[in-house]
Formats: sequence, C-alpha cells, structure tokens
Amino acid sequence: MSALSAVPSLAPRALYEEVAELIRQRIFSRELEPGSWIDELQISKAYGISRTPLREALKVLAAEGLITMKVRRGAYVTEVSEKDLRDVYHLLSLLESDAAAVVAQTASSADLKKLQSLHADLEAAGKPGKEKHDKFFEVNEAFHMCLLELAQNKWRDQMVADLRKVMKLNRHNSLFKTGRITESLKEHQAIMAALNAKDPVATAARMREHFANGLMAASSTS
Amino acid sequence: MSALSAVPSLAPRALYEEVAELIRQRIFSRELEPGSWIDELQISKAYGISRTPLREALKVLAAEGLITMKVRRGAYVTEVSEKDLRDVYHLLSLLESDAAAVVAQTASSADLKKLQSLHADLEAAGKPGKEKHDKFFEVNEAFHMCLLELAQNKWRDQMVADLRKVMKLNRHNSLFKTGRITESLKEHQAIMAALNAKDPVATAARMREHFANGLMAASSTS
DNA sequence: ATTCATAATTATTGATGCAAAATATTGTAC
DNA sequence: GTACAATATTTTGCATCAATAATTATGAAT
Repeated sequence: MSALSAVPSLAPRALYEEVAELIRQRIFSRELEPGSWIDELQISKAYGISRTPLREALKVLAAEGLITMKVRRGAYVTEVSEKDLRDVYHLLSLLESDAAAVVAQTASSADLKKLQSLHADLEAAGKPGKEKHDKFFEVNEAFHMCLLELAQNKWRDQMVADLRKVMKLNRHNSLFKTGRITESLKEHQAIMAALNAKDPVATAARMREHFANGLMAASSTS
Repeated sequence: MSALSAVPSLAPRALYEEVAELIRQRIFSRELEPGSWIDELQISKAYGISRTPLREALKVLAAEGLITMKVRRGAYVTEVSEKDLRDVYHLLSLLESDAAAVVAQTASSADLKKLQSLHADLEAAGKPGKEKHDKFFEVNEAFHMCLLELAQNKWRDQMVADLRKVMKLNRHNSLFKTGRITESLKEHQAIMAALNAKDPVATAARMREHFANGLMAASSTS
C-alpha cells in the first residue's frame, strides 16, 4: 500500500529519512510555501504511510531550520526574512571562506584538478543561451560542497549544508538575476586562481567577495 | 503513571522535548557514555513513557550531533575524536570571534554593562580556593551566550549552541586543568577590555586566542 | 574442533487507536 | 448587526500493537 517507490538501495535509509527528503524537495520547489502549515494527515495519506515516520521526519526538518514547530499547533514552513537571509549569507561567507583558506593550504594537485573539473562543468552549464538554471545551480552547489569536503571538517560540512537549505527557502535566488551567472563564474574563476596559487588569504578574500555579491544580487530583488 | 514531574510551565514543552533534555543531561553527566547504545525500552520504562516520544527525542539529539543513528541498529552516544574536538574548537573560534567583533561595533553601554556584570560573576566563581567548577562552567557559558545574543544572529546562536553541546561530550574539559581557570579569566578580561574600547579587530583576536588556549589545555590532557 | 547454516530471540521500525487541546462553527443575547 | 459563549470538529500528542530485520545461539557437517 506504500506509495513510495521501493528503492533497493545499497544503503537503505529509514522511512523517515525518505519522507524528510521528499518534503524537503516539496519545500524547495515551493509546492509547500513558507508560512503554510504542514497537514500531517494529508501528507501521510498522500504518501501512504502512517503519521509516526512523518512526525519523525518533521523533527529532522525542524532541526535543519526548514520548518518551525509550535507546541500543540503543528509545524509550518519557516519564513525567511531579509535579515535572516543576510545573517545566513554572513555565516556561509564566514564558514566557506575559512574552508577555502584551508584548502588553499592543504589541497593536493589531484584535489585541485577535481575542483577545476567542477569549475569547467559550471562554465559549460553557464554558457549564455542555454537557460539551464537548474543545472547551473546544481553544479554550483557541487563545487561549493566539494571545496568544503576538501577542508575536512565534517561539522562545518553539516552546518553549511543546513544553512544552504535555509538559503534555498528564499525565493529571491541571486542566480535568477540577469547577468548574475556570468559574474558568478568570474568570481569562481578568481577563487580557482587563488587556490591554484595556494594563497589562503587571497582565496578567503575572493570567497567572501563571492558571497557579498551573491547577497547583493539576492536582496536587491524586488 | 508518568515518572516525569509535571511542570506547569508557562511555555509547556512537548514530552519529546522534556525527554531530549533529560537524556542530554545524562549524556553530559557521563551517565550515558560516548559509544554506548541507547536502550529505548529501558529508558522509556525508566521514565514511564512510551517509545514514541522517546524516538522523536532521539531524532532531535541526533540533529544536534549528540547521538548517532544507525539504520536498524539504533542510536549510540557520539564519540568525539581528538580531531573532532579540534574541528569543533576551530568553528567555535571562527563563529564566536566574528560575533564578538560585531558586538564590539554595535553594543550599547547597557549591553556592555550586562557583559561586565557576567564577567564579574565569573571572577567571583573563579576565586581560588572555591572548587566550584560547575558554577564557573555555567557562568562561563552564560557569558559566551550573552555575547552571542548581542550579535543578533539567531542562526549562529543555534550553531554555536549545538557545537558547545558536542564540545561537552569530551571528557577532557579544559577548565579542569590546573591554572586554566585563572588563565581563562585573564583572557576574558582582555576580551572585555577590547569590547569596551569598541575595537572589533582586537576583540576578535582576543576571542580567537581564548579558544586557542582552551583547545591547547583540552588536548594536552593525557 | 572449527566453520557454516539455520533457527530463535531480541530490538528497531512502522501502523493504529485513543485522549486532549486548539480552532472553527453555530447560536444566542444585547 | 455585532460580540460573546458554547459546542462541534479538526488536529496534535502519546500509547499500544504488529512486522521486520539483525544478532545470537544452536546444531550439523566437514
């Protein structure tokens, strides 16, 4: 009776994890809008599951900041204010620039090649003409996450991943701004150059600029 | 039949929150040691509750990093390695020094007075002779959290709170080292001086030193 | 005697049911 | 017509129950 496609994965996740991921996607796709209440009964019926794993999934999403729980009231999709967005960008800038500095100091040539490869993918996805925003967005996140992992601090990885999820809640995504993709690519290029030069200070500075520009583009949207 | 004392609080928490807090305390007091598995049946019976709210509490604790969940295996108290401890200190240093710089720039005189008052309490609790480690620990955390809140970034507050919980998992607490309390007080004094001088760069530098010294003391333990 | 396979036990995961609380609705009084 | 109150409905929260997977124990075979 389960409506969830049985995934014979090698690393089988618990049902609550699957459900959390599904709801996450529905939130990112704005099918579930910020501020709207989560209907436990409706969702559990729609997925053909009971409320128990659903409620556990909601706890996970609440910890990530995607939803907010009110006692005896239920859960609603978190609303991200302008200040929240600035605050989140500030933290991402702080954490990722620090990670970038670490990578500039410690990365092997193989590591740098991996990043260079992702950067090439990003340039391909950002070629003018193709309006592949989704693809660009995806590769962009892969690049940032690869950099993070090379810095080898799993606690930071987790924090950045959570912050990026919150960032995705905001509908004013900076990459939707005209010309932002081209600018973003230039900034990534500068980051790569600083990384290849193994200059931690410059790398961190370029990363901070990247986030400052991203925030500007995001918050200047009507 | 509930063994939990009914707290007629003004902001009634859900049972799973209460349980999460109880388990948190049991983890911090090392009654539940890192690496040991959480026996759902035993704990639910001990608290006189069912396993449903307990399992929701475990999801919350897992999100905080205090416990780790294995599919179809259950949950165990997270084991913090030496590298984990270094990584967590690094992030705390990064986040709190940044927050301190913000406060140095924006704090009102009333804010500074509040911090000064907490600092005074800390000195009182750290007076040689009284072996009130617990009290010192408590006020120390209050000072750091107060500084955080003055920086007004709730996302950072949450992250720091979680990181500090993980830090508490480690049994080598730096404050237990002889002489560390005196040193810690000196460093706090330096932070306060930089804050009062409204010097963000110096404040951040003093805070970073504070964490560097704290890590040294923690990791040099046998 | 050791190893592999099978069965039994134990523990986690998911479903269902019930009680309590909050919101919505309806009715009455002013 | 509006405001307040009482009732009804919806929804959350917790407990109990069932199934499912993993580990351990037991036995047989080499």
